Amino acid sequence: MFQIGELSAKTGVSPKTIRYYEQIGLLLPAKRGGNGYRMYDDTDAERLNFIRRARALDFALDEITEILAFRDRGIPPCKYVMSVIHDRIDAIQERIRNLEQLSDELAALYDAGQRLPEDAQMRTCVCHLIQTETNYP
Amino acid sequence: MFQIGELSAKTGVSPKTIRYYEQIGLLLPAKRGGNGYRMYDDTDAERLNFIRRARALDFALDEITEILAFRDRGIPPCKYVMSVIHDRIDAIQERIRNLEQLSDELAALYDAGQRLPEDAQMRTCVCHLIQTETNYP
DNA sequence: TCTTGACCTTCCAGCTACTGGAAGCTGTAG
DNA sequence: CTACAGCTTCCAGTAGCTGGAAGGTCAAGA
Repeated sequence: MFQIGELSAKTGVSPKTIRYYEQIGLLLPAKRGGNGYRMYDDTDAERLNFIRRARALDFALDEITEILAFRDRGIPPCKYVMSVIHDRIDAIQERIRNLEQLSDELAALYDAGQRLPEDAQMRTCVCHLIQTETNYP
Repeated sequence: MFQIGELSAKTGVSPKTIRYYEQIGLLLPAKRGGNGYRMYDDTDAERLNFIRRARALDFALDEITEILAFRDRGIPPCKYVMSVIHDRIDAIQERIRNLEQLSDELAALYDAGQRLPEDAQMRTCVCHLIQTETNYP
């Protein structure tokens, strides 16, 4: 049994965040020592590591909550997890496409600004470039 | 002069958001008609379009506020905008790299789940795959 | 004239996933 | 005895909106 700081060290999740997870019900209320301190064991560390890895995979906390609920009841949530993974991949791909377009547009803007001579930069102003009407989705 | 709904239609920014922008000082307080309704003109539409395009370029609202403050004072904020653009491009590139890694990891997870036969899926559970220790940054 | 419905107003609350800070208790080392 | 790290709770804030309640305004139609 160890305290929240050690759990934090084992999992790389801050104590603040651990308490927050408990507060929102993602973690079950921790056992308390005689001094009122939260006490954890390896099971807790494993559960929190699961959460951390799922978070690193960009799962939302409520998705993780649902997955853990399945897991707690001993039901393998394969289909559910698979569909969540699928949705997430799609969402990430779209986000990447948007960001790439965005990056291109910003780079074009930046290049346009760079190509101006110093004094013209002061007059022409990149704001002007932003002001030109373009269709952003 | 037109109402908030028309400004919304002209710019593609929702009335809610327009009021919010006014509330946080991104838009100056609108003139009011005799009925208390906000009244706008083309200048307002242009300013809001500027904001919308800057937002589409992923500028933060406080960055836009600063840029507009320069613009309002007639000072072309070229250097400032250029540095903001530069920072933003960097940030976007890094975000894209992270998302691509994430996408790859999820795809691997998904493929692993797909390769299981139907009944094994029910037993082996993709959760197990998430549980395997890997180093996510 | 009355009613309907689409506008508009304000204010309050909530979303995600935390994070910061205050005020105070506990435990250990010097 | 005192310092200091670590723990507790609670309150509030972050970004950028969005939803909803409760109510005022206005034009068109029966």
